[in-house]
Amino acid sequence: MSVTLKQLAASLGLSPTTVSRALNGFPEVNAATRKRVEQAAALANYHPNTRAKSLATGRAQAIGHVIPVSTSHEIVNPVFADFIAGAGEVYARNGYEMILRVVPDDGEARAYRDLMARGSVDGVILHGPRTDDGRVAMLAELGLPFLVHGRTSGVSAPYSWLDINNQRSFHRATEFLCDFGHRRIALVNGLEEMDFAMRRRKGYLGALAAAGITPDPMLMRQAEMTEPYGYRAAQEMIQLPDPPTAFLASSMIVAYGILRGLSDMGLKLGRDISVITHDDELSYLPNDGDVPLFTATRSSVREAGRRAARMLLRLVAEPECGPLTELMETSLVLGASTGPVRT
Amino acid sequence: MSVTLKQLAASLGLSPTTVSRALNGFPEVNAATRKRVEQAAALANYHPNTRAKSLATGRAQAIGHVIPVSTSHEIVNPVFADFIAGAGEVYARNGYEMILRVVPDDGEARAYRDLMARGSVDGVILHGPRTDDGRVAMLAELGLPFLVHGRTSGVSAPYSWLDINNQRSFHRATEFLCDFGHRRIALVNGLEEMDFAMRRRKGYLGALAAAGITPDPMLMRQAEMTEPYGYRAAQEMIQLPDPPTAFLASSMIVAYGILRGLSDMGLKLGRDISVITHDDELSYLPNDGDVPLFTATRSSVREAGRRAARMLLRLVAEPECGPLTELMETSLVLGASTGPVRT
DNA sequence: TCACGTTCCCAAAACGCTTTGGACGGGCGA
DNA sequence: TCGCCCGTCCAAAGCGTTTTGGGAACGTGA
Repeated sequence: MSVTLKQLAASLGLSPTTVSRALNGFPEVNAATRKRVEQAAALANYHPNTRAKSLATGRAQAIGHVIPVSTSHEIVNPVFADFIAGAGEVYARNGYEMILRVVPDDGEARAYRDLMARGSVDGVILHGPRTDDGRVAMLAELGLPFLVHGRTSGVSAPYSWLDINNQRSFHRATEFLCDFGHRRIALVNGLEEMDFAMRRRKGYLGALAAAGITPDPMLMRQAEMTEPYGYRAAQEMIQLPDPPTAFLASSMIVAYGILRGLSDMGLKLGRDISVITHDDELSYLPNDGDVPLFTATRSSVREAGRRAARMLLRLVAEPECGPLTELMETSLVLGASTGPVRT
Repeated sequence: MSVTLKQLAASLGLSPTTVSRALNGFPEVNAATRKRVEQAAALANYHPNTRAKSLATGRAQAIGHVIPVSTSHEIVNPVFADFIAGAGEVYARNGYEMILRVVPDDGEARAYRDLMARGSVDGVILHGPRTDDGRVAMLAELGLPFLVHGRTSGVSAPYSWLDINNQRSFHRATEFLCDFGHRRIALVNGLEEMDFAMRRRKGYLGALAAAGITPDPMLMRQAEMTEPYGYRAAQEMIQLPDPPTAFLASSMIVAYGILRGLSDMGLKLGRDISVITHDDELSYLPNDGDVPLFTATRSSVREAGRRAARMLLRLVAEPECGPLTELMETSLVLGASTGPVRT
């Protein structure tokens, strides 16, 4: 095992009290003594035992993330890894541990209760909120500080969240396509139980309405966001009697599927047909360069992770700072995948 | 706060000792008493405080994962999320917590030492081993149980690992292409500092040698596995004086890039040109259906996560069960992306 | 009746830290 | 010189568990 506070104190001829205070920056310890303690600690590679420390202080110094993995659709959200990377960075810098719990999605409530009762975490981040998500009320009732990545409509009580402006994004993207003369615009969305997908559809519908276009149910799809889903959506829609001239995709993965579907039909993006996607800036799917492949509404999910973590740490430190909210705007980047409608 | 053992004991008119023993299944407690205690515990939603428990037992009941995030190439391995999902499942089922630590890649050694010194974990899983990875020796010296996901050549001392048979996989894939008459086969590999990439190249070279083909450096690339990397590799190689007739890709993402590069040149996979990729069975990039899009060497990284977790838990429970190793074979699935060489 | 096991329970120590409530001198002003 | 405060340190009591080392009550066999 490693060296303990008591051992360190003994080796210095000091009491544990003094050593503790010296290392934690309390004023009532002689500067010379402090220096001596700090050097000895560094030399002995002393690190206070996390569990003992948090038992004594009552703070867990850890943040929990619960990831539900449904047994039906076994999708692990690809966005998750980058979000975690961002958040983890901030936790580490602030001396917090990140604990992940993978649970079957019917055991999520139990997972939160358990984390709370065992005192394993000081707060949690809620992932993938649905349109009317009961988890928010449950967490509020539990009294565990939490922050939602996204939002959930239909919950009236205020809560803390960080979200991107999904509605505005897709409104703007749709508008952009309309300005190019497109009137047959397809929406290839994520599952609409998810709050973000619902908001995106609202943005899309709003822009259509503003342009005097009647939405066509044949041009709207929702499903788990995989590559083949995008492929099939593109192939099938393009064969409609009155096919779309533009596509709005909910993620890069789906957009790649759409691209493949369209080029299999001999269509070239930007010339024959337009595609706009949302781009989370996943590191292995960079959409940059002089002219990005896709025109996209862009927002770094990594940065979202960082901000979410900072907000939650603040909530933990000062619980009475009230619900914190942040709405991140996306940018519309011009790529090679859009152009005027082909007549 | 939640209810403590002492409170529970008091409310039952028992001593903490007895309650503890009752709940932990010790024999020296009356069956009736045990029943009473269990009911009271369930009613009060009692869960033992993790930190107190592990302080008393000396076991952290947690496994650590350290993910290095380099500041230069900020790639979060997409494979990571699915591996974690698999491992997390097993941890949860066994009452272990998963703790993640995101560190700048020059701080990785420090992170392990820190986790060890603070006693935060009972073991760690080492991700993304390089060809000659010093971390293995460091962990061995630390005395913290660990398991490597992958292997590292050039480390002589035995250690525990779980890997897929990369060399055999790529040997077989190359062979498969040779059997179709291909002699100009390109390898679009991951960074060869990574051990898996090095092994794949060995498999590829071995098969070429067996077929009497001299490897061409112009047909071998290595880089971070992004979609644009695959795209560029395909486009540039296809314009060589003596272009490849087949591609071997190190991941689905890269394969999609290659596909896009080739179809931009008007080439059709399986007919004009062949592509084989390694498929980790990431949930959002399913390569299935009646005829999968890509011919692939396939192995579920999610399952790898589950197995790795089980192995590590075993190592933690019985440290003297010696280094554990497991080599998973991949399967070669036939897709639509390969065919005889076009003459 | 007595010695001796069982059965069932408990008091107290321990895990490694923080924090409370002093203790002990030395310097200062009066 | 005395009294007081301040700077510096420490002993001991927690935090919520587990675990060690009994101990009382109740048979049981001789």
